[in-house]
Amino acid sequence: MTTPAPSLQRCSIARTLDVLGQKWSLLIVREAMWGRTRFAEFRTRLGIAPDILADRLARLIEAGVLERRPYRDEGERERDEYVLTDAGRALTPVLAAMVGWGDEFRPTGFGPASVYTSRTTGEPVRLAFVDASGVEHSPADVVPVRGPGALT
Amino acid sequence: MTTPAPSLQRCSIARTLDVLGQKWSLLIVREAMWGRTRFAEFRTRLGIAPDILADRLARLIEAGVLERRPYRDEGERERDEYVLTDAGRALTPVLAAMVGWGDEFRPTGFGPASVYTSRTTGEPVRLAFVDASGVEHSPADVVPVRGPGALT
DNA sequence: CTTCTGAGTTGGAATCACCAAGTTAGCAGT
DNA sequence: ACTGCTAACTTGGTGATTCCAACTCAGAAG
Repeated sequence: MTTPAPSLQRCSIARTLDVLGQKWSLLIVREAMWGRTRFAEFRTRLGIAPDILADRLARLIEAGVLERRPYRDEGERERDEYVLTDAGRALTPVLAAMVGWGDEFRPTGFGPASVYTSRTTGEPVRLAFVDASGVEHSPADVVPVRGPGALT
Repeated sequence: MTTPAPSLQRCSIARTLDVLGQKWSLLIVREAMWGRTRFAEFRTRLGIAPDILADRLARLIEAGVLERRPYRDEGERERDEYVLTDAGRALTPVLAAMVGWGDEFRPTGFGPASVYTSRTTGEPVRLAFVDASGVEHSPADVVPVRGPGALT
């Protein structure tokens, strides 16, 4: 997005897409959520071209979603792996929302491939809209309104 | 994605990205959530090239996110507008999650440009993970686990 | 029957993604 | 010291996408 339209200047979605909107970026984050950390793991699991993978990893690092961390396997030289930062882990709701939509509206017939659960209780959890009193609202009842940073 | 890797075959995120992963698609949906319906509205607000807009609208219609609906302004001929289907409106959590992440990790300094609220109460709402008993869990406590449709 | 407008389509340049092949850095065996 | 090995990239060429400007089309107005 070279010369953004006014409505994109302060759009949180556009700013998020600057980081995650390119092909493969979100899938790399998904793999990282599953604990993959290494170039070759991303490469073979996603079937992504190595030049693109190198570019996306660099961009995600620059955006603060991943960080490079050295590791050393025994009998091997030191290499780098890629692990999620706090900002990267904070993308869990984005991925969970996409999984939820895909499971509901583009089902495979085999059931969901992944389910989000509490690490502490092990129970499955789902995304919901709640208001300040903790009352849940159906997504159909939720609409966006202009906030303080809105322009037009 | 021509020949998807095994891990992408049943991935809900990949299937969602098939629909929404191209440039502009999610921003078009965002505009539609704000009630824009017409070609020229999308075009001028987003600054998108008309050929790309035509292509994205067609894909979103094919995917069942938008539907074409005829309308007629007085003194004008009949034209088509584009409105969200139920599946399209069900993307609200995806957009809200992206807005939430962008506001937190890529802030503008002007405050959020949009806030999600309940249509019935007008109160602001936020996305949260809740378990079956309605107990809320922090996103940092939530991890994906393999579901019934998982392959590897 | 000419003009105007919304909604696109078309042509050509620039950017991006893909694939195969090659490169680099260090470790291990000889 | 040198040859081979492996993970992690680069590079070069090709095809697909995106972009922009200009053009077309259909119907209403004058």
